[in-house]
Amino acid sequence: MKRKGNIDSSDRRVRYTKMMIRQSFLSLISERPISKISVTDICNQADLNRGTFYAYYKDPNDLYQQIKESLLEEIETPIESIIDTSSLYDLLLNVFTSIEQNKDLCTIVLSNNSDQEFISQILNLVRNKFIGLWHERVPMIPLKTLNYLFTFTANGSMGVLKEWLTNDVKDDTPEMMAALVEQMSSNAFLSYLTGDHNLTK
Amino acid sequence: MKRKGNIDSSDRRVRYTKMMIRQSFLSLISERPISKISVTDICNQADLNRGTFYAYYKDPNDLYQQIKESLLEEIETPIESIIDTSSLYDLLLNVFTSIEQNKDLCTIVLSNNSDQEFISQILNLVRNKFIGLWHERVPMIPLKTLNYLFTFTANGSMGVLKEWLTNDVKDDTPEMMAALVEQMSSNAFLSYLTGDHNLTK
DNA sequence: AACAAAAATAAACAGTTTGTTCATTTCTTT
DNA sequence: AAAGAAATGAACAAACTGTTTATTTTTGTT
Repeated sequence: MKRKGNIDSSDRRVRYTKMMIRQSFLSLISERPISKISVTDICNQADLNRGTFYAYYKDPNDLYQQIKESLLEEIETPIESIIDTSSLYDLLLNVFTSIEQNKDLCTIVLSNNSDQEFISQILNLVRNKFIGLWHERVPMIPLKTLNYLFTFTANGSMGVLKEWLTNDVKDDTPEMMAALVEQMSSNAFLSYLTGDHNLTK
Repeated sequence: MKRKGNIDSSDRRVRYTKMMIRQSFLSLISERPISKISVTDICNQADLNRGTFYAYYKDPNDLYQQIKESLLEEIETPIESIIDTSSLYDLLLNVFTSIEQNKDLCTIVLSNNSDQEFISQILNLVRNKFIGLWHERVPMIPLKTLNYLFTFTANGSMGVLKEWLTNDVKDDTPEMMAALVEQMSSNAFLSYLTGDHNLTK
């Protein structure tokens, strides 16, 4: 179905259609893997003509990519501003609290079967910012080492976060988790703050 | 196609068929995601009748699960014996070296789109072993904290490993990578070795 | 070497899903 | 109120699915 009109979806119908498609898809993704979700499924649930789907998306995976993209854009600015104005602990506390408040959605997005690529994209949102900050404070550490340090602490933190989300949350408060992760991350840096540890000698 | 015979595949034909199916699947998985691999594809590439596939596997994903399972069984024993007899550095060096030697396969298995569930299974192979060792050395740290420490360092190490694999490997030798990861992991523990850090106060 | 058993094959089957097209209807903006 | 854009319903060939048959080939074992 060829679309001739403008792209900016100023039309109320377009917004409604896209909203219904996304809503239907998100409801389906919570009960089965993406590979088992057909265009037919999405359109049945959304009560839309199948041709309409193809007017906007190539296939369910294309839809999924676009949903992730808009999610990334949505969280980029707030996260960056937190980094600029707060401590690592405050950032972590903010993240753990937000996730606890949106546990249902986050469990799906960060679940065991979620794609690592998306998580990498989230981490890369803040990678350069962190490395820049660290480089100012400890310019003697090579950038390559800082990069691996970021990867290590970021992936470690994300792992703890997912485990916390999977297990029963109520025992460990966001405050305790933020403190723990902050401690482990800071420690990972520790020896680099004094000695001369070059990755490539 | 119903199979009436024995399960142990002492038959030469069964071994050949399964080998061809796995080989064909692994070749296809290196060029597209599993969701785009049909039973027809696998059987064309393996030059087998489609009905034969259904005699052994439910669908391509079932095949994938079985491949992962046998891979896990294969690496479990050697990894455990290394932990028992060597230092963390030696274990890491062993892993980085093995991965460098099987770069093609490992890039696929550990790629960005690989499922995190499989990686978690690998890490859980050694989780209890590590926590046991640590608990002997520093019994004052609560088991729950040790568990989060393992999750943090294991996921951090895995992240570094994947990044190393993705980037151009030749600059950083397995020795340098093992030393770096060993250092960061040890540091994460550091403060816990003296102070009284309880996750749940 | 011969035999019975098991495995693989080819061919066919109905049932889905996929993309795409078209004429028609409904809705939105101005 | 009219023009234009979007959504619909219906139809289409193509591909994949899972399963079943009858038939052929290969195997392990006497």
